[in-house]
Order: sequence, then structure tokens, then C-alpha cells
Amino acid sequence: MTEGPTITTIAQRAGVSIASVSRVLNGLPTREDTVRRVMRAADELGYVPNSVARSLRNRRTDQIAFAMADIGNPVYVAMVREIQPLLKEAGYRLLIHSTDGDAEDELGVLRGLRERYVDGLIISPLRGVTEEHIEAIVAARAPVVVIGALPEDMPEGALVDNVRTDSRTGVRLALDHLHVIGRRRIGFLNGPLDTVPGAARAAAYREALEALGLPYDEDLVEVGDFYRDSGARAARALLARVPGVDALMCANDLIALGALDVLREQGRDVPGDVAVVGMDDTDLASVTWPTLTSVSLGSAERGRAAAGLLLDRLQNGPREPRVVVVRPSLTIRGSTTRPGTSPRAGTSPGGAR
Amino acid sequence: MTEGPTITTIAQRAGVSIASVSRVLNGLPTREDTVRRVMRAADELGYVPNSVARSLRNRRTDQIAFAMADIGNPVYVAMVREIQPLLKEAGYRLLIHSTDGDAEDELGVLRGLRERYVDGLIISPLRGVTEEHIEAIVAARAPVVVIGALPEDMPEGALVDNVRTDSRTGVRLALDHLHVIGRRRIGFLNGPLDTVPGAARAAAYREALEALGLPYDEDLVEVGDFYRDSGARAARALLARVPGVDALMCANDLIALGALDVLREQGRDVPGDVAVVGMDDTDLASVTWPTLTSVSLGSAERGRAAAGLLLDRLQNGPREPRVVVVRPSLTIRGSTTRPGTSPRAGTSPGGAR
DNA sequence: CATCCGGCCGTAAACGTTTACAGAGCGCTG
DNA sequence: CAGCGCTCTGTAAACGTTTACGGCCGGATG
Repeated sequence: MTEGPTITTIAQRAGVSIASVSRVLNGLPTREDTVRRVMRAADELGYVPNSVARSLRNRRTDQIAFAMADIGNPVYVAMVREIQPLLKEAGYRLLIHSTDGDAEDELGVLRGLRERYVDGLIISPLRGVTEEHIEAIVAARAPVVVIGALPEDMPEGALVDNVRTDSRTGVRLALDHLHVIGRRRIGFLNGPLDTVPGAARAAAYREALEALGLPYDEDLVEVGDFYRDSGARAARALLARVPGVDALMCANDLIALGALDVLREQGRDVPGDVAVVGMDDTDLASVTWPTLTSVSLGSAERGRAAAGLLLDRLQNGPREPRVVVVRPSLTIRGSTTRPGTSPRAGTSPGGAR
Repeated sequence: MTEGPTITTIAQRAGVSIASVSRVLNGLPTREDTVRRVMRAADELGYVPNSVARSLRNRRTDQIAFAMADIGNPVYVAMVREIQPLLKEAGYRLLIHSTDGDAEDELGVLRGLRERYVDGLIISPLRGVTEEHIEAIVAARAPVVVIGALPEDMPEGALVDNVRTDSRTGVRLALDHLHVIGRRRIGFLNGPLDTVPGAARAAAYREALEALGLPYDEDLVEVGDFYRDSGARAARALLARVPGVDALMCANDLIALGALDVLREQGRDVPGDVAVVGMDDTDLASVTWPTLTSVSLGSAERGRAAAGLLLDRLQNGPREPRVVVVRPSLTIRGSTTRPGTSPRAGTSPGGAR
């Protein structure tokens, strides 16, 4: 297997030094004649620069990584779809780390930044940003964007931007809507409480009930995982315990899918008997029957914002950390209102700008 | 921004040469005392090896790329889900290229192999493997696995393995099934004919009809894109032209979603009035209502096979090109048979082993 | 005691670039 | 004609590793 041509090969063939070759290839001012000779030689040899050598010298890899819990979750796919074109546009390649929610893996990715195989990282930590995460970020000395909650007291040296949403308001929007359509016994199917979204949504559910003057009833709450079959299990348990429940708030769309499965299986009408609301407003929400009312947490927008913040830091150098907050909205579909009688979809939050 | 420690820093602190440092860090036999001193210094300095420098020297990047048409398509997500863990296990990082079906982009990825930023590539070319693709693969001199059809006459030097499925048999399975349940006017909603799957499925539809002794009727065929809204348009057009159609064969699940939308909108019962079959058997198929009977082309299996072939080549060196063919199967769900009366799902192809 | 051998270690080269620096050549000016 | 300054080019160092090679030192052997 013959090795490919290098600038040295070109230099020999063109009868110039490697410095001249490099200058020509990088478009630095050079005598017309030299340019032609080098170009000719490069063409004939089919030269392609070695990106690793270039990276070593330039101290940049033109690569960016995106680390998330599970590429099988449409939320993250939606983010990738926004991130990828922005990075490509800016000349960066994209690496994907799907950590399966494994905290060790997540830390591994952050610590790996010190190997300098990427110029920056977008990470969405499922279990929250711990002391160890922060240490790793500071030690990395490469820009990081965290999608999700970030502690208040980040140390000075941390090159970290933050994109978050307000799931509190999101849950609030959903429960307000359910209240408006007359539901009073609103069950809640949550994910694990030791995840950031799980904990936040649990608190938000309680608060929203209180704001509506509804009592908090432990029997109306089920905790499982963020998957469809877990959602089905939870729905089954809750329906058995409280047959009179008239709405199910689900902590993500996958859980809602499971709930819909069970409701159909039990012959309960949706939304007649039980209204269902999902969360994340993924592509799946428009596929189910009835279609799924869902709280949009702006996945696409969060992806775009994260990529934008990272590129900005890479291109314009150090600056103060920034936080972008994406406002949730409620997309109303068939699982809470009969088609025809429904208000328009895509309601915005009612709060102040 | 202070630069991180290198083996030179360690060597100074430990009072040894950089060669010894390297040997210790790589576990080569070294005197006990030296090992301790180096390890100590490395720990104190928080040393992490620079992966770029290592790559330059070792001529390997420990990175593999996967190029596909659209990361938004669940088929490719299914593949990524299988590929990623296998690569991680073997110590490789994964790069993602979503080319949007742009032929130029695709070629760009292949040509980019010569920059040596990855050790291998898995690619699923939407528009087929052209002369230019082959040139690029030969020039790459890095192993490539193509998911999809490959020309018969690949040149000698091409380091290329191939994973394919047999969509001909897949379509055949679906049409046999529709025939068995009594359908005779079977429409076909296809994707673009200038894509590999589009062309293959068009031919397969014709052949399968013939095998069943059904006439081929141009009016029963619509050509659009592989997306949901395009599927809806096609279904609308076909239903208007041939109101008596009693089944719709769809060239992928997204098209089938669009068809289901239209059928529901027009109040036609599925499968009573019109049976629907999708293709790819993505996660979506179990989400719709009725759930979607779909031809499984073994996306997960194809992903696994591709990763396996590539890793084998990387680990065990050159060998003859291999081809893996994944057999399609039919997953029967509610869009062709009423629940309760349905045979078990997951039928295998009837052909010879 | 001279010789040899084996185990460790340090020097230096190599991977393929980019770039600081200085020298060569040349035209212009005083 | 000396001197200056400009443009272009080549030499060499640097990025951070791995590794071939040879030297040194100790102990074992004749």
C-alpha cells in the first residue's frame, strides 16, 4: 500500500521547498510562476492535506462533539438535525456520544476533552451537573455548552454557556389547559426523580396544582422511566388505583405513548374519558391516534442555540458565559380536544416577555 | 490560558527522558523505580495524552464515520443505535454525516477519507454507487462499508464490504400478504425513481404483481418523495383517481404515515376499506393507529453487520471483500388485519435459506 | 581479570504540517 | 557604485507522540 503524497513529495516534483508549497496551498502571496509549478505538481500527484498533521500544528481539530443520553430519543435527534448543518456550515465535523444516561460515560466524555480530539462540546447531562462535571469542564479549557440546568455558582475559569428551558412553566401550561377543559383529577406519569427533568417536573406538577387550587394526591403520581413500556406500566398502575382519573400528564412523549396504548387497550376514550398530555412535542406526537397534545420545550431551538453559542465562542474568543432560556409552549392536538372543537395549535406561554 | 503538561513536562519533573515516560505510560517493561517516578509526576501534573499527536505518529485516528441521507429518518437512527455501542466497545469514536441526499456531499465525504481524519467509513448512498464513488473509494485506501446496492464489477484494490437487503423479496412478502387477505387492487406509493430504493421497489412491485397474476396498472402507482407529506399528497391523488383501491403498498413508513392521515381524513376504514403496508418497520410503525404492518428490512441488523465488517477489517487487516445480505421479513400489525384475527407478527420470508 | 550478555535508558528521528527568520536577488536612489 | 529596501524563497523549528538504535552498567562466566 503506497503512502500518499505529502508536501515534501510536491516540493521535490516542483523543485521548490516545502515552505513554498505550504504557502501556495494556503493562498499566501507567492510568485506567479511558483504557484503554477506547485499547483501542477499537487494536481498530478492528487495531493490531499493530512488533517491530523494540520491539527497538531494548528492546535485545532475542526471537530465538535455532542453528548446526549440516547440517540434513540427523538428529542435528541431533533437537536442533532439543527446542530449538524450549523456546524457543517462553519467547517466543523460532528461527533456523537450516546451515553445511555450512564453518569460515568458522561464524565468520560467531559474528561476526554483534555485529549484535545475536539474543539468544543455540547452536552446534555441527564443526571445533572455535579461537582465532578464542573471540575472536568474547568480542566478541559475547551468551550462547553450545557443543555439543561447548571448550578448557580460556576467557578470563574469555566468556559461554559448554558441553554435551558423552563419545564416548570411547561407543566404549568399543560395543567392550565387541562383545567380549562374541565379536568380535575389529573394524574402524573413521571420519569426517575434522580434525573434533572424528572425532579423538575415533579416539583412543577405540585406547584401547578397548587396554583389551580387542586389538592396534591400521592395516589395520582407514578414514577417510572422515560420509555414507552415504562409509561404503559405506570398508566396501568395508576388507572387501577384511581379509576376516576380524568387526565394524564406525562413527563415525556414516550411515556404518553405507553399511556395511550393502555387507554386504548382498556377501551377508555381519549380525550372523552381521559385526556393525555405529553412533553417534548416530538415527531411522534403527530403520529399517534388521537394525535398527542404536548408541551414543546423547543428542542430544535435549543439545538440551534447551543450550536450558535459554541461557534460564537470558537470564532470570537473568550467572553462572559451566556445563558439562553427557551420558552416552552403548548401544542394542542387530539388527545385533549376533539378535532373541530379545538383551539388553534401552538399556543404561547401567557407569562411576561 | 496555560498549556497542559506534555511528556516533556513529565520527563523533567521525574528526571528521566521522554522515551522512558512514553514507555511507562504505554506499559512497556521498565524498572520499577522509574515507573513509580513517572506515574507520580504524571498524576501530580494531571497529564492527559494528546490524541492528535498520537494519531499523527500512529497513523490512526480511532475514529469512524457514518454517512447517511438524513438523521431524521428513524431507519438511520436505528442503525446508529447499533453501530455506536459496537464502535465504542472497540475504542472508536463515531462521526456523523447527514448529507440530505445531496450527491455532492456524499462524494465529499468519500473524498474526505483521503484527509485521514477517520480510519474507516460506513456509508449508505441514497442515489447509488457511481463511477465517481468507486474512484473515491479506491483512492481512499481506507476501509469502507457500503450499506445498499453495489455494482458487480468493483475494481481489485477497493477495500469495500457491502451490506444489503433484498427489497425485492420484501415487496413480494407484502403483496403476498395483501393477496392472501383478499386484496386485488393494490396501489403503490413510491419514492423518487432515481434513488436506489425507489428504483428497486418499483421493479419489485411489478414483479410481485405478475407473480400473483394481477395486472400492472399505471393508475395505481404514484411517485413522490420519501416523506410523510409527500405520502399524503400521493395517497390523495391515487384515491381520487382510483376510488376502488383496496390496499396501499408504501415504499417506506413515512409515506405510509401520510397515507394513513389521508385515509382517516376521508373516513375510510383501515384495514376494512383499504389495507396499508409500510416499509422499514421503524419505531413509528407501532405508534400509529391502527398500527402499521410493515416490511422489515432489518435496519438494526444491517447496522450491526456494517460495524462488524468494518471493525474486522480494521483489526485483522486486508482480506477479500465480503457481502452480507439481510433477509427481509414482514411484521403484520393492525393496518392489514383486525386485532384479534391477526396471525402472529414477525413472519419470516418463505424462501430457501 | 577480561569478556560477554542482558536489562534499562537516553538520543534522535519520524509522522506531515505551518511559520518565524534570515538570506538571496534585484531594482532604485543618492 | 554603494547602499537600501522590497519581494520571494529556503532553512529550521515547532506541534506531542512513538520507537529504532546504541550506550552504559551490572552481574555472570571463562
